[in-house]
Amino acid sequence: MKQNKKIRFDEDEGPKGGEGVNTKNKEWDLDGSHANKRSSEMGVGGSDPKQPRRNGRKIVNFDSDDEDEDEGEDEDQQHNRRTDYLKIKMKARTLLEDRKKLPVYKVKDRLVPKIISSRVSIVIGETGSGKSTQIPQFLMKRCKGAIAVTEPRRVGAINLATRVAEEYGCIIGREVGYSVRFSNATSRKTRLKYMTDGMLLREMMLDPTLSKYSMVVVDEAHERTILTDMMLGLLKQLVTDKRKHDSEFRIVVMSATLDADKFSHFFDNAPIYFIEGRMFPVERLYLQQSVDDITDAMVKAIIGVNQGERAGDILCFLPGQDDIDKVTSLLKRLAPELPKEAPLIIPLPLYAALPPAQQMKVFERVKPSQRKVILSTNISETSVTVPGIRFVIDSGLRKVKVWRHELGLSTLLTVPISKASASQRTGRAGREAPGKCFRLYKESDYIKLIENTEPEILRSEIVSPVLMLKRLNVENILGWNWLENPGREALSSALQQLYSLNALSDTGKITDMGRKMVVLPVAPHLAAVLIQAREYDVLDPVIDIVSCLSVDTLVLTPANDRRDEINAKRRDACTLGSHYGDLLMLKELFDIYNGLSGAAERKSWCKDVGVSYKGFKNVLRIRKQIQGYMQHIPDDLANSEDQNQTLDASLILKSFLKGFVTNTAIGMPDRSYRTVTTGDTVSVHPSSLLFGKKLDAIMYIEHVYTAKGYARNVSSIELDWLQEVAPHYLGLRVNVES
DNA sequence: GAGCACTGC
Repeated sequence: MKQNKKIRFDEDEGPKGGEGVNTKNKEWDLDGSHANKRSSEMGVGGSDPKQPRRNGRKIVNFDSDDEDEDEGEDEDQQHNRRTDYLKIKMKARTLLEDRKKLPVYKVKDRLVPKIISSRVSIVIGETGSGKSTQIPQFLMKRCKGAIAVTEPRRVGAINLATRVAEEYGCIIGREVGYSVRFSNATSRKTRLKYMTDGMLLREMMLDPTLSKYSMVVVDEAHERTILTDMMLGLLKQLVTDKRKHDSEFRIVVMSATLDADKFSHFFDNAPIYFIEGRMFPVERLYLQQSVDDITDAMVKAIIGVNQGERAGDILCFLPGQDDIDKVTSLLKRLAPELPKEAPLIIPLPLYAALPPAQQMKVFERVKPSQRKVILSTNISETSVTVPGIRFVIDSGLRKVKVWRHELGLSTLLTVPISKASASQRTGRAGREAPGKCFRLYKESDYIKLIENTEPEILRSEIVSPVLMLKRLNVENILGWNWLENPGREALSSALQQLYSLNALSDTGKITDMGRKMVVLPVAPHLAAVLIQAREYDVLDPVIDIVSCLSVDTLVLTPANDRRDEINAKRRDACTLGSHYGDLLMLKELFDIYNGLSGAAERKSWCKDVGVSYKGFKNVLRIRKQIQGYMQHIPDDLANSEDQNQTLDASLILKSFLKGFVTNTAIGMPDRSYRTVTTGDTVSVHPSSLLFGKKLDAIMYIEHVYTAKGYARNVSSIELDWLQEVAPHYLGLRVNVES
């Protein structure tokens, strides 16, 4: 067995920082009198934070895939192409000077041979080290085949590929390209491909040995998304596998934090390489007393920092939209009344549910007499980087969706963050100059925080991951080489669900049905619905509905004063929906949207019935993709060509019942419902068209627990259908070991 | 009579 050697590449110069480096812990209080002295010096490399990043290194933070863009053809295209080529090459040459300044560039000649020489390497690169852009390029020159670099997010993959193509000196999609859902910029020439980890997993479902690639670089592994965890497990399997074992296949795991030992241990003590980052020191300050009202504490802290600290914007972390809206409106009210010596506070909310135009406001400049205060959820921890931040105020809280296997429902909880997350939030203040992080909790509370955020796979439903493993013929799911084993309960629940969806046989092997399901870009339950719908000859309307269900913010919650009006409008527009429920409503809404001619007309209609215009645009994209995939899935029955033209509500709902038999409940005399599986009480969510109706039985797509157990996306069903659609499902258990 | 953090195919 190899030695677990950790090699550190140090830089001689440059600012240092990060948690525990050059920093001292201090206490502060909410009333403004900081325990520390005020510092007046501008930090190392104190560039104007309002200036855009150097040499066009503009950080595009939001995905703006606009379909309306159209590029016209030019007449003297050839001439243009030649000048473009020269421009690209010149750009690359100027960028090279910047690249040479990156910490990773300086250790290139020592690092690259080491990576090449071992089958698996772990690279720890701190923020600003340049690992994600540089290491893949270095490796490109040293290895023959194609390299896949996986990212957890679409925007990340696209931005990195765009940047690297510039540095390399090619048009995006030639030697350097990317592949994400709905957007592919690769060609036969592509040797370096940035992609989402979901994309690589998809490729693995079609080509389990990844024969196209001679190297896979897993970036941001420390984020521990379900898909990254799955990929690491599969890559380990691949590298132990004979075919790849003898070849030149290489794996690089890149991570930002120091939890590299886990990855190293997982890959049989793979060597770890450490590359220093380019972070400025950030001072951390704690409260002496804990607070009980987090929004009140946040407002006080913001006002205190605004009055006591030098120029620079403030980034505040709060758990959710609710708190953010509260603090924002309070600050808007208070700001004009505050002392005029201090900058004027410009509060800006930032969370995923916010319309993109409002999100973009955090990037707009403000006057020198003003100070941006960004009130954000966890979105600023990883997905959005706002420039100009010098101060962070951290509530120490976040919201997390937790799946309860035993109950088959999810809950949304507000919980304390981990130390790793606290450090990540703190680092947001030290990207451009030294900064400060004010923590709205005591140091003794910090010490009690868990080291790392619990990996997502431990708190999620894992039906889809288990189906992937079955597709790759993993026999013993419980004993598979999980980076984190989700546990017997979660696994057996997943196996049981797959069995009842006919994705697994009673010996636990994947069925033809399962093979069809695994390639569809929807949850296994919805995949089962699609396949059933084709047998019932109602595929088209079901694809429309499934596409609608795949967009999470399609049907909006109306403001209180428009509630009744909007509900009435929806009811009027959806005759079938009013009778059969929300799935048919989605179909009817979709048809109306699709029937409208122009964008303006569609937009105003969306506003009228309280649905998202952008959401419906996404529905159309997903619908097109599903239609394409369904054409490639063999149809055993080979149905007659003529499709049902009328909307057969009962056949549509029976198709859905195929995937959601376990999500059914029987009506009780008191208008409540008892679930068929556990007998627990479940209520129809007030957003449903069927809210308040008395029905024999219901089927729902989602079961959430907030104030109480709610069924969402509810349909009215007949009890006979249960027997007809799934006569065998009740009371069956699958052995986990099988 | 509700309110949802974030991401992916």
